[in-house]
This record gives sequence, structure tokens and C-alpha cells, in this order.
Amino acid sequence: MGRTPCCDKKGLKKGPWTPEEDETLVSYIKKNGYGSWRSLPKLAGLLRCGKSCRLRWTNYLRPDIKRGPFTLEEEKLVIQLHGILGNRWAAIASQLPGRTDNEIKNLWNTHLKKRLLCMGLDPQTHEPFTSCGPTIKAPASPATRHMAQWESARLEAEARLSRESSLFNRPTPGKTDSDYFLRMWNSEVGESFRKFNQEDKTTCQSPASASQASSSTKCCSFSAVTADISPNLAGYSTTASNQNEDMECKSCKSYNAGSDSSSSIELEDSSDSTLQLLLDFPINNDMSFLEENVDSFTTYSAMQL
DNA sequence: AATCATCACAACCGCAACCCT
DNA sequence: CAGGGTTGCGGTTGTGATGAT
Repeated sequence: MGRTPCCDKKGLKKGPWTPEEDETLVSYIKKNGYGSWRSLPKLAGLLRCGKSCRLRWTNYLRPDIKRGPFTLEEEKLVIQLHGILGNRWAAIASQLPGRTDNEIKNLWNTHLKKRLLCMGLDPQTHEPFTSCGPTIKAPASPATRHMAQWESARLEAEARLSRESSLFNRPTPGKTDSDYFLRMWNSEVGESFRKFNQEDKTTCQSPASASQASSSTKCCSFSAVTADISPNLAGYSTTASNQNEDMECKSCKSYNAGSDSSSSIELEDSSDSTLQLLLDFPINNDMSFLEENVDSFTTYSAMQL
């Protein structure tokens, strides 16, 4: 139907790679780089299609691949980023050095998604389910939406930049979206955004004490992760645990087995999980001004209620 | 010990965006 | 500008490993 598969040529091998094939591919790329995936298999003497070679290299053979289980920090980051970016695995992977999009996708589908479901959270929206499906939540504050859009664009640009810089044997491409983003950031639009934040900071009061409410949680210790990401999620997990403290899904159990440091955690109360998510996000470049505005945004958010 | 179910992850497929001519 | 080729991405599948019965 329609498109013909790329590997339907007779003689091309499919399925798992052998150590010999790996060796051939690695030594060829080390020596010659990967100019064209299409022609690479022929030049390297592999009976594989270019697509298969590229996948094998990027997901398994690349020297900077970090193997082994994901750490708690990495899982936190994946959930944070998924909340912002959705199923854009490549963009998420660009923020986790040594991890591939495929690996993260697998992690999400086999572990994290189930854990969210187990906690009664919609894996797509990260919002609690109600008996009639996902909760319809009041829209985030304008500031939050604005920040989320910029953060999403920034991550995308960063992903592209890191991809481009990693292509050690490929010609430098022309103008890209990242160029565009950087131009935008330095343009009037970016300026107005920065100004907006600055004004917000000066006009808003100090953070309300509303964020002081805290409680401990006992249910799925997965909430150790979600608590850091979103107070809303953590708060919900507490509620869920009250409803059925003995109920713990397999996925959560396996998670608990790997982490026992989270039996009790501090939770904050906030109406805007997206805002908190962004504020929790590790920022170490010129977006650092966002951190400076934690107080004002928290207040702004509270004022929207 | 055998069988079945579930899990984990590597690999494949097809679409869409991008690039080049 | 159009069209064909190439690459990147996300969804899905296949299969070996592991656990449960």
C-alpha cells in the first residue's frame, strides 16, 4: 500500500545486529564519518539499509551513549520535559546527555506512563483523571503559558544546536530554526518578553504564604519524583493514597524497590503546575532571569485565582 | 519442569520535514 | 518554484528474558 519499504531490496539483512556488523559499522564511521547514510552500508560493506545503520549508530553504537538504568534525576527530568514538550522524544533526549530518544520513549512507555496512570494521572496532560476522564483545568496564567511557549521553543532550538554541533563529519547546514530562535530572542519580541518579566517583578508583591502548605505522602513513592515536578501531581498522589493505601501497582512497586528515600516528602500547594514545572527546571544559560522571577510569577499565578 | 503471561528494549515502518537540483 | 531524494522522528512491533502458576 502506497510507499515501498526502504529495506525491501533483496539481499538486505533485517533484524538484530551481529557483533561483526557492529564492528564493521563502528570502524567505518570512526574512519570515514557518516556523510550519507544512504551510501554508507555499501561503502562499509554491510548488507543493511542506510536507515538501519543510522538507527543502530544513534541508538546503540555511538560512543557517547550512556548505558544502564535511568537515575531518579533523569526520570524526573523526563517527566518534567514531557510535561512541556509532550511526545517529542528527540527534544527530550537532547536534554539528557548520553540518552537516546528511543531509550526515553521506551522508558516512558514501559515505566513512567504506567506510573502516572497508576496514580490516576493522565500521561498526556499530567493532570488528574476524574471519573469522567481527565479534569478540565482552568487555563494556566498568561505568564505561564508565555513562559511555556518560550521554553518549548528554547529547548527545540537547543536540541537542534546540539545536533548540529555533534555532526562532526557533516557540512554545516544553512540557516536553521535555532538561528531563527536566537534572532527572535534578541529581537523586539524577545525584548518585550524580557520586559514583561521585569515589569511583573516590580509590580508584584512578595510571594504569598499560600505556598507553605505541606503534607507527607505514603502512596507510590513515585510521588517523590512528581512532587519535585509538580505540587499538583504530588498533592494528587497523596489524595490517591488516602483512598487506597494498600493499592500499589507493579510499576510503582518496582520503582519503590529502587528508591527508599522518599517515604515522606514536603509538598507545596500551587494552582499552577506548569509554572512550578518551569521554575523547577534546571536553567543555566541566559534564561536564568526566569529564576529571578520565581517570586513574582508565583504571586502572579496566585492573583489569577 | 513445563507452560503461559508479562516485561523490556532493539529494531522496523511510514510520515513529514528538509535539502538539493 | 517544483519535484525527487534523504534524513529525522514518533509510533509500533518482534523477540528474548524473566516471573508466575
